[in-house]
Amino acid sequence: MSAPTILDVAARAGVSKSSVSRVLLDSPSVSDATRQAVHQAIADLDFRPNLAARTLVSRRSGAIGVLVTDFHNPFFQDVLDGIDEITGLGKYTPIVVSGKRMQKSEEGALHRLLELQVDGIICVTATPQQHALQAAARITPMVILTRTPELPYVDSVVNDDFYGARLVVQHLLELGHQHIAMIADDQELAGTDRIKGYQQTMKENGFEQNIQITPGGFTETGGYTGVKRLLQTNANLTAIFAANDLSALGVLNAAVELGLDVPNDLSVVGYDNIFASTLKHINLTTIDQRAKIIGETATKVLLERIENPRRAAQRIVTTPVLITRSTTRRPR
Amino acid sequence: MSAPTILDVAARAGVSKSSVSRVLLDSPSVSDATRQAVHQAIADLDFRPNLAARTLVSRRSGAIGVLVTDFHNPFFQDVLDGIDEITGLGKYTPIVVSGKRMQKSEEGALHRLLELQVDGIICVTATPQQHALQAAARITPMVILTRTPELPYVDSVVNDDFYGARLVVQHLLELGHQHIAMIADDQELAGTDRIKGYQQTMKENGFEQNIQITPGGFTETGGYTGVKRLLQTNANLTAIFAANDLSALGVLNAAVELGLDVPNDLSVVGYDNIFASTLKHINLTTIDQRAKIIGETATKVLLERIENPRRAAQRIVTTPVLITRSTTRRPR
DNA sequence: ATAAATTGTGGGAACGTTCCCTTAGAATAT
DNA sequence: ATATTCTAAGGGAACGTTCCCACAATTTAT
Repeated sequence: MSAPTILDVAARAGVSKSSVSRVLLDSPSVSDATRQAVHQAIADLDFRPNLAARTLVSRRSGAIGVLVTDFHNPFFQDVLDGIDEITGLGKYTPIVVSGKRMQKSEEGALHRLLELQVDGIICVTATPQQHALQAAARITPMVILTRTPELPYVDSVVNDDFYGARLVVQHLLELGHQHIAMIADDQELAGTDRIKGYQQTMKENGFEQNIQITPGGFTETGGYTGVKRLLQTNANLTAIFAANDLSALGVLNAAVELGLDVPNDLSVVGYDNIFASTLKHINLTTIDQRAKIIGETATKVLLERIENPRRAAQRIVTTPVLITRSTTRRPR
Repeated sequence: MSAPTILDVAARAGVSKSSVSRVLLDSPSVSDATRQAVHQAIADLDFRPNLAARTLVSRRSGAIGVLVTDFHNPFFQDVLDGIDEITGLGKYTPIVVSGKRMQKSEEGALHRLLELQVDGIICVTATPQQHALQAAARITPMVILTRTPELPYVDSVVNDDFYGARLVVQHLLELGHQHIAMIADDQELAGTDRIKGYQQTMKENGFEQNIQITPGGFTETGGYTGVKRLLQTNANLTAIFAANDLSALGVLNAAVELGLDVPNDLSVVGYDNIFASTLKHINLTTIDQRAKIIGETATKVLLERIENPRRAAQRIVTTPVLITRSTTRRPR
């Protein structure tokens, strides 16, 4: 009645449980005859090894844990495609748990992954406390995405936001724009790499005095109010760099209301390349962080760390790309 | 050096391992004194029970597995919100694995969940073979979303697509539309509940001869070509019911190209209420399946089946709602 | 006062694997 | 022909829990 065990397989194949175990683990020191007999018995009995028992003694589960803040985040979804890409070839399976957007349950989820004895953790999230991460990293290899915690033996993979912003500004400058304003996060009007990239590139091209940053949040409403505020004070403005796509969509809304034609009266660029931006009647010029590549890179780094847990922490920077669509054009 | 075990805790608390185990399992037959001593020792040693050992002997992991086809599907994301909502209160943790849109890896993922000894499975997916599902259901309680496999002891939760389509048609009829066409999936021009609901409601209101269904797929392009085809053959058309939001977005594109004003020249309704439909300058009238409620329901049903595995299979139908936005208006 | 039930505790087996150690027999070297 | 190495295989301990059973100490019933 209950599930067959390695002993049942051994009995049926006429060998010892040790031999069955060796076949299961692909050990080289087993004769073809036994190997075949064991495979046959496994098939006959529909045997599947008990992972709990296996994990208990071998101290590895073959699973890598992925901790995400929120399944709705498209960035995470692409990251997971990348993780799948790499793990698909090998012996590890990604299992995903959600932090439900709350720090406490995020730490609970992290705890859960440790309990499951995952062989490594990829953390696609911002909020757990530093010490919770550190405690986890002492137990299991870990790599963190989108930020660099500066913890010993913890690798990180981050997007080059500075370069991404530079791509945006360069694109607009090449089209002939000079009056380029940025809508940034409410919290951060300076200091983030995305903002630094904008400022630096403007400065290098001699438009330091045209630098103009307004808060707008990472929301549709934020972009909407942000651009209205900008246009009130600066009639020369020909291009807007919104801190993310959602905000850029708000800018597009405002433009319609104000009777401005995008891209002829106003060029708009976003950041993230979310699904809505790809729709034909939005068709937003934006930056793609290539989250899939981030996921692939993170997985590779994690697998390396599983092999060699004591090597120095790595920080890998990935390169975003500009996606030129129809919301940017040279100014009139 | 290595992680503390129940024996270390027992030694430190001055009790037997059995008592520690009882405390861990919240057994009533343990004195307050021992309970406190054990809790203290656990805290001192930062002990966390080994799930593999626990699972091995108790045959339950405290995890419920969620199998999804694809993380990009927004329906799944809402379902997972619902699952989180219910499991958050109790002793189970959802862990998610992806089928990567391929039947073979989907069965692999299912297999993986069985290996992990999850206490139950929620299947948000369409493709695994019937026999793979059945085999899994013999081992672990299972509930299937969005379709009804008619397997013994397998519960299902499905949306009432017939009623959803009825809501759409009724809404359009109430606005005064009579010439309402539908863009359906390429594969299915009849037979699905969504189509039946459209046909039935048209018939009941005396517009049987106005029923018109065209293939268009569940894609943006499908909606685009579908509506162009419809308008060529039928100049009276005042309303389009697209089989999903993506397709409806294609309809909106085509309308712009054809110089039609939505909603004054043409009303458009979608199905699914995806994120893009909520954006201000799309603002699509659509049906919300309330996937979160589906997730909640599925979880409740699964927990009940874990309690009582032999009860008859249930089929639960959830009720969608109409979201009225600005792509529908009475015809001129 | 004695018998019976109850309560809290400890010891040991079991769960299903992996891994180490031993050994029989074959192959190779002396 | 004998000694040595190699190969394939088996036996048993270990992993860290839970759970069953036994038992002592206490409480309750007779």
